[in-house]
Amino acid sequence: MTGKLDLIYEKLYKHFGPQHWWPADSAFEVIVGAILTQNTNWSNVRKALNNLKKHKLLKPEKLYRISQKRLAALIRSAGYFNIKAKRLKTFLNFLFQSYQGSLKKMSGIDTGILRQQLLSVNGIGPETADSILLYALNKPVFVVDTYTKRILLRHCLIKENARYEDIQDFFMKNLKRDAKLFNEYHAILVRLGKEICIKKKPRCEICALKNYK
DNA sequence: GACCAGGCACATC
DNA sequence: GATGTGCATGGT
Repeated sequence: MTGKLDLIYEKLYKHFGPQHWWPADSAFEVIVGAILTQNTNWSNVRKALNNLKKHKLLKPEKLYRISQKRLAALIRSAGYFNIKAKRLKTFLNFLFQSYQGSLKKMSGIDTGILRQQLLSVNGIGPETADSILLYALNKPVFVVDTYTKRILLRHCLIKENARYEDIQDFFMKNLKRDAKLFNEYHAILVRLGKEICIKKKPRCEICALKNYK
């Protein structure tokens, strides 16, 4: 069965090709990046990640040991650095208390249960939790972000008042439950959003889509 | 100098 | 449940 979402994907994939997401060297880097990129331009996040790498601190046990104050200074370029340092620390406490600091152990439990656990961590909302599940742990969970909502809205595929879970359900009920597909699909929507949506509310994706041969 | 970027928690109604 | 606000840097 080929639905509307499959056709949109085929068209976008044909135009943009693979996006190679998430740009990171490890699952832990994906998680740190997911928290740092909250409402923040990726180039600022990359600077912060590189800074952590330069100090050889981009490992769970290392970040768990350093002070929140030092962490905040190291991730300054990512913006909201105080609150993000606190959020990273809160996640690390969760990781060490529940899974002895092991992402492998964390990945071993049921995806639905883990999602609930992640959502209970202060500072991890639905998008961050799902980014961790999909891009760090390779679980078949669709990630929804502002680009996703904006693009679907412009194509009248969702309602204005659609909530996170509504949009996520729309993808997950109409696509094959496949982490590789979910990975590429969300990444390609972000690519489309970045490339086409220069301003906040241009009605441009529709025109752009029609031009993708 | 204004606007924007791969959210989230919290207060208030 | 909906709406408003604080959090902050760096590129355009």
